[in-house]
Amino acid sequence: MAASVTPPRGMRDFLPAEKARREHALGVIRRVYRSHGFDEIETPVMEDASRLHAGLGGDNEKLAFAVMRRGLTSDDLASAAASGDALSLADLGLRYDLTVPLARFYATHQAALPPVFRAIQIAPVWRAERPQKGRYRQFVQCDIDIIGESGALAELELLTATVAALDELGLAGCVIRINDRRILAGILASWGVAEELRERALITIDKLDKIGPDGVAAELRELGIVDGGSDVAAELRALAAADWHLDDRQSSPTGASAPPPTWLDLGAYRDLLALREALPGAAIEFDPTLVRGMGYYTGTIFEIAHPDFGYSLGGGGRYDHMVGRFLGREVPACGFSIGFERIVDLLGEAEGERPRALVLVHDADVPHGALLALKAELVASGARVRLERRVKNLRALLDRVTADGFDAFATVTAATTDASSLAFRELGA
RNA sequence: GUGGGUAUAGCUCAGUCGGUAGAGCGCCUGGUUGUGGUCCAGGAGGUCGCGGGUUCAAGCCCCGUUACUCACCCCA
Repeated sequence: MAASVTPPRGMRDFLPAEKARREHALGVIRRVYRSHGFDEIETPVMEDASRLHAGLGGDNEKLAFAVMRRGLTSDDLASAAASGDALSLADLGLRYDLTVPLARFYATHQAALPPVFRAIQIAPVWRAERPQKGRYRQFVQCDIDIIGESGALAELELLTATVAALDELGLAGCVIRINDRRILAGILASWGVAEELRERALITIDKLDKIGPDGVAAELRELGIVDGGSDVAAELRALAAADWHLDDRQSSPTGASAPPPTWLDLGAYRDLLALREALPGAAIEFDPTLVRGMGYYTGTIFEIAHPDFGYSLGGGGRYDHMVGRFLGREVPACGFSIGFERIVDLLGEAEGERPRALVLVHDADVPHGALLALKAELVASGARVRLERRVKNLRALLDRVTADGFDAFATVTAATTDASSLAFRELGA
């Protein structure tokens, strides 16, 4: 088979049945988000390369597809080769997330937007990664963001809407892991980690569930982030075992007499407790070791976990300084993203109301005009209608249209005069 | 960026010890059936991913390469 007919690596075609499933799920998400008061916007798939590489995308910046400037000369290529700076040949790039474009969008259109802007973005993003299960180089994210609200109401609305969307999709077993960057900062401060090493330290802490407390402690020592004397591994074990009871002393018998740990930022933790209390129906789990890669998060961070998957199904958090990078004025912001590709496979078949779908199996000698008149009559009555020329082996044809979701078929011969004379037989069953 | 697996017809896959390429399904044709989902016969369709090498002879063995895929890193 010719390799040239496959889609680009990590990018996919969707056959009709899969496309229908996807559109159904997207419709559910869009409807739920809208009902929670968010407004959908759209931004271009490309942004200026300088904006994509402004240091806001973390490691994702390295994965950005760059778009070469038009009209490059051989001198341009030679000088780029000489300087070793291939990126100088690019002036645009494909977005690797929807948050950076949203911040740019808000800065551009702020005058036309309400003081508190609730945005929906459902769109593909691109990352030049090595594809594998659950990881593609083009994938759809479903983002909701609230810009201009510094209080916890933003987090509450985002969590409520996201939980409602997952619920409406029929997705069972999802857990929202939650933490706050301030808690992480408190932990690092208690270890005496220097300010400039904290981002690097967080990357290592993020590996906790993979390499364990001893592995993380060893890596932190190797990197010179903590000194050999402190017992970081023991603290990490305590962190990993931490749960809501940490400050829930009134209701927790085990913690009733214990003082809160010294590393815990009590202010941030009480905010998280308040979030949980406000959302009694949701499975929300406190995890002080939850990090998330993006460096732009400033406060609450969250992630959607599912027991069947080693990777997260979505995530988000508060990023109060990003909009300011584009606008020159601080505007608080918070967002939550559902990783569409990672949930769509968990969903069952699309249900819901749809028109009755009919197939007209016609002989080859039926005049086109007569066929189209029959079809038009049925379409006008509200049905979905497909014409299929009769083939030798009807079974294959009927199996196929049944799989495509058609409900019934009738045969049409040259003698068929009008739709009322058609004898429909039910498919499937 | 690192490691493993895979690559043969439109699809799913066989192919033994190295001896010129196979099945099922689908597709086309003829017949059969006849208000139709049956059956029979025939046919088309392959650069065995690509390039080298070994050999009298390579789908099969060796080297390289590309693609797909799984895992790692990181991520949604």
